[in-house]
Amino acid sequence: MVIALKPLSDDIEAFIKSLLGEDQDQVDVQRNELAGYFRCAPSQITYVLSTRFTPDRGYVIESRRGGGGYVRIVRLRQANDDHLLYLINQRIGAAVSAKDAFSIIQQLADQGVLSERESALMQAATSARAINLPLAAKDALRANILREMLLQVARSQPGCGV
Amino acid sequence: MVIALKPLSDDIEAFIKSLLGEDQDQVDVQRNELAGYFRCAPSQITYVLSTRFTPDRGYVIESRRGGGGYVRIVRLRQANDDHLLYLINQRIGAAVSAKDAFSIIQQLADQGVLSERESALMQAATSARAINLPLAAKDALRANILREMLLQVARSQPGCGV
DNA sequence: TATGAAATGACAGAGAAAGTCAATCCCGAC
DNA sequence: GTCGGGATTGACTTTCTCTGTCATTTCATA
Repeated sequence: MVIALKPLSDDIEAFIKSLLGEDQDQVDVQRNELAGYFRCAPSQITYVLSTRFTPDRGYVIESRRGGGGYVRIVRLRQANDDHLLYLINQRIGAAVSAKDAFSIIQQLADQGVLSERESALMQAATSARAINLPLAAKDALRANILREMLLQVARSQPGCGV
Repeated sequence: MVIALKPLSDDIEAFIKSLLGEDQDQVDVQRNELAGYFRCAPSQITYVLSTRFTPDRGYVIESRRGGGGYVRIVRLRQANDDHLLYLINQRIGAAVSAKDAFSIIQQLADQGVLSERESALMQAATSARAINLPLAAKDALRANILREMLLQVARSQPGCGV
């Protein structure tokens, strides 16, 4: 029985993250070069960037075309109360998908705001399995639940007047 | 003399259990591959997993679709998680009120199974404010959410080789 | 300034998995 | 025999990965 092959996307994601070391919050790569390194189509690099390095996960991408072009991956370090308040008041609106909730929670864990167990708990609570309504109201309910949990996180952060 | 044929499901169940050895509390399989091995429809694997590897038998399933997809079977340690499994399978039934959820979570915090922050998060997620449905379905949904979170706790208990 | 090469972007579509669900089959109890 | 429930199947759906193509932007250089 063969173990499932890990998708290339995961390797590429890990590689890029390894380029972003501790101190390094920004890295430039060339899409074609990276594609050559992994022997894949350049558009696969685009795919990885657009699925794994999104703002919800705490990254911003900027790029330049033409000769000397590049793709710059910037990791945002905004693990402060303002960011929590932004999530609570702006980002989570009337509705949030399970996938978006996952990304948002993941980012907070990456930035040390949540422990592993805490983020796993929150992901369990907002998963499609937990919120198994047939309704369209699912995403609205998830927004509520996620917001209440984030409010709790904000309350337990030192020095936050929420 | 006709020997009664043992259903395939039992073989598949036994096979998966054999993959989970002594030390191994977790195994990944590919549904299609397993189905090919047993020459059955892939959905039969799903059937076996959903009837034999349920929380009330001490298992949790997670999976991923698409290329490189898999199904992961996690066995919970009965001995360690006795009380948790009781809560998951007996105490939380089809429905739980906010007040009951509150005291269940409180009790786990008192026992040291949950940290302060973890229990506060869980209470936020199961509060009446978070689950603001007008329906009678509220308590059923809360039961789901609480159960998923407790399953997550069970998975991350020490000694659950995950 | 015009042009072509050197990049990246957007997007559609194919492929590779797992999930859902209703219909049917089959066996044992009665 | 027939009835009920677990077992099995297959058709369809959803999700994720990967590739290819065409469009767009930038730079160098004649």
